[in-house]
Amino acid sequence: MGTRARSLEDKEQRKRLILDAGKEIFFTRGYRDTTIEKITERAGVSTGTFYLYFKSKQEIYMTLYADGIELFRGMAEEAISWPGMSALSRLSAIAHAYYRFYKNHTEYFEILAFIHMHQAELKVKSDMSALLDEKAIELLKIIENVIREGIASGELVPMDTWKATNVLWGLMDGLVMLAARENVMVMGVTLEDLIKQALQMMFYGMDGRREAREEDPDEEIVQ
Amino acid sequence: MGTRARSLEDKEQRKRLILDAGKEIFFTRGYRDTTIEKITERAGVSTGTFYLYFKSKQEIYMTLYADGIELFRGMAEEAISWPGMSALSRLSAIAHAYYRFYKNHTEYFEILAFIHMHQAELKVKSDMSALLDEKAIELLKIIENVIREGIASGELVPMDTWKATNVLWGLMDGLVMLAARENVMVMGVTLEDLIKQALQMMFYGMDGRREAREEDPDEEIVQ
Amino acid sequence: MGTRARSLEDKEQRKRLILDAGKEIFFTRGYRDTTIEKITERAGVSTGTFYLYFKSKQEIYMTLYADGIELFRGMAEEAISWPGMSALSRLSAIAHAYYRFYKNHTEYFEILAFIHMHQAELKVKSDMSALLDEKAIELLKIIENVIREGIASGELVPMDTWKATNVLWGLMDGLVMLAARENVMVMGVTLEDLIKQALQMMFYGMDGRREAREEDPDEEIVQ
Amino acid sequence: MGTRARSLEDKEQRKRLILDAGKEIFFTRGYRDTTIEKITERAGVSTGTFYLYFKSKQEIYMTLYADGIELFRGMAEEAISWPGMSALSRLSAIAHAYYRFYKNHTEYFEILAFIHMHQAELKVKSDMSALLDEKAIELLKIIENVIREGIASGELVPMDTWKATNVLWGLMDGLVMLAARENVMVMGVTLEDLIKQALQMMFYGMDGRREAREEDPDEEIVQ
DNA sequence: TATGAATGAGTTTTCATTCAT
DNA sequence: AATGAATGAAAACTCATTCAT
Repeated sequence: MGTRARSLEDKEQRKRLILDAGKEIFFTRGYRDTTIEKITERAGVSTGTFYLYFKSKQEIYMTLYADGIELFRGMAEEAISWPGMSALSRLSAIAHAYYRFYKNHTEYFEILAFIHMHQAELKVKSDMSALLDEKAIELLKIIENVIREGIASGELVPMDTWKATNVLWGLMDGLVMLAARENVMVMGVTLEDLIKQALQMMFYGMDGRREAREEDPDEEIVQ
Repeated sequence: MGTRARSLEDKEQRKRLILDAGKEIFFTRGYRDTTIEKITERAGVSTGTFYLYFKSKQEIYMTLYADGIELFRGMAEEAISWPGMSALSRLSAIAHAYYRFYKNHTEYFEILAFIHMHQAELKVKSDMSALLDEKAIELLKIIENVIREGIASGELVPMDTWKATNVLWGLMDGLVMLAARENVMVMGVTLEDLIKQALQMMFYGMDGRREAREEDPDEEIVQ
Repeated sequence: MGTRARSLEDKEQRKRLILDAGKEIFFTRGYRDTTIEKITERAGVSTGTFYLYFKSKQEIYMTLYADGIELFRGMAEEAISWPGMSALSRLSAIAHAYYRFYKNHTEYFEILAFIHMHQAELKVKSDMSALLDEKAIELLKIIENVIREGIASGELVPMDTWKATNVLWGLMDGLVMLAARENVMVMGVTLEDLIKQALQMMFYGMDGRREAREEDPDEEIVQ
Repeated sequence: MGTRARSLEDKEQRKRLILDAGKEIFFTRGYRDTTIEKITERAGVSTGTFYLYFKSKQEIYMTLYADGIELFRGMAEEAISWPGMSALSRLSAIAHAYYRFYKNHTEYFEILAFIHMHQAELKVKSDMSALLDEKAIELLKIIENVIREGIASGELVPMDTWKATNVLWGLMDGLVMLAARENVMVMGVTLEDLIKQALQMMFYGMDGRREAREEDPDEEIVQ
């Protein structure tokens, strides 16, 4: 391996180092309270070096956002990749993947959640923003696909797939956010319970075979 | 009316002036980018005067939050106050009130949303947060009441009312937030459509009289 | 008593009220941390009223300083007013009066001590300052008088009376200040002990009758 | 010498620059009236740079205090380092060193004096004050040592050494403070005179060989 | 490439003093 | 005389970003 390739690798590693430090600090202290110095200190590099890899504080945040979406997309895709899954169990799997994402990668979850609210504050440059929107839409497309296939196979009742996608995503997001804000646990209900309940309520309206199954109630659709 | 009453009135008016300025600036520039100077400039008072009415930047923010919740609670209560409304139509009315709140008082909505994200950050120094939490819970209680009454009257299937409340609120919040992020309109779906769809999907699972009605499908439940 | 006289009395009382409040606040919080608002709040008057009686924050401080000196002068004069006291016991009495002043009127003591260090900071107007210096000198003159009389009567050895006065005052002040800064008690020596020791050491050098008394050591000079 | 050493040296120099500026400004304007801006302006650096070297306004003040004590301690130790000095001449030498310190380093003296007055105020937030107290006590220990040795050699009469130390220090401090307040020069007595007089008066009471010397009065004890 | 010292605009908050009522 | 709301200058401190080495 030549020096050039080696040094490219080094660079990548260094960038990763800074990103990881950033993720942690942004998560523990919030955007506002995170300083470049804290990040570089944790990463063990100098402030100057930071600006070698990122144009600004904003940019590292955006990069983490993109990474977060990417990570969740991977989890979602993996969750529905098993052959022979029904549409409803796929949707359920995505919801639970989101829950796991929230539980196991809270730092990324927070970064994702924060960015929604603060596009103005972050003075997001439109090109960056466009990229991010695109990534978010890709994600939604995965859900829409499941619904579309479900309708095609007759498993789901006919509906506007894009609307339904947004409804489902909004529901999931709303619930997880609620949990993240600790309004739920406090009242003695776990997020897992809530998701189960929501899916049950929702799927009832989507299920194209309800009538059939109502005569054979053994079948479980929600995990 | 004597001098004293006059001056109390004046003070109230002045506080209102500052609050209104704050609401606008917080909305257009976000919390962080809002400075006391910008607020007082818009309100036409001096910096010193600001601190005559509010202890800190945080306090005015919290006050606006409380005002926002109060405003929405009024709208929600008004929306379900008509005699003879069914539980489902009441829930629908609340959802639509939330939509109207978002549409007509976006500034307040943004402030509410922001606080969701930063409770931890803002909580630290504040004695207000307990009060605010209480106000938020009061709001949820309104929804829960509707559900409880619906179950009692047999209109809704039996369910855990607090769970269902949180699911509904999470759904509404998730959808409106989605709209706020402007991911939805872009794709050609209005929030109104989405809410309608969500309610339809959801209510299907809650409706205790579905079977009966399925034989007489004329009845409309969603506005 | 007419209305005019009555209202003059009222004014005097009101001024006193503010002065007392000021004394307490200045003492507990220091000059810098004392605000006009805190003073007026404690005095139960409005901020505006304060400026009816004092031109500035500085002026009330100066007034308290003058009052403090006056108070101590009274104590010193009273302490040496007993007929038949020797010069040395008079000096001792003054030293102990200073100790009592420090103990019982610490607020005034602190105000006196502080002003020494901060003439520049207080931007003392020269006329006020002159008045205060005059009052301080009056005080020293009392000590000088005792010494002068002691020398005249042969009780004290001949010496430059003004020098000796300053030495004595410097000694007393130095000791009490030391105690006030808590450098002394901490080390297990009380101020009273210290003063006794200092006087003993000092008077030995001033005593014109030492030799005589050294043959008759029963006589006690220090209280 | 490499870049690193060079830069360390530079940093030291820069810190010195700021300290010197601070010393001057604190001296001419007092603590309160000294602003960071004035210090940095005089030092020719930016505000940010100030905070690179000192955590706060308080910290630079404390640092100057420590430097001042250190400087005086050096002077005091040097003054008594000549072999063959008697205890009384050592004490005299320390007193005169204090006088020289006051004359030649009034800025430091003022800072020391101020801190005496405001220990409480400054102490609150500072971890330095313990260190500073310690330094002050070290200083007093030097005096105590001289006294202790004087007693051991029979030159001084037996006495409580710590009390005597405090008395002497109080005396010196009191006199110099008196001079600093400019109450003395005004009246036509120099501080030098005063110190001489004070020492003469004081040493009379400490001298263990007085009687012997009284028969041979040629010997001079005070410089 | 990497460093980290230097920058300085920008922010919140305080408080002595004024002045209309 | 008395009030107290209003003022606004001033001050300590932060931190993203730059740039000489």
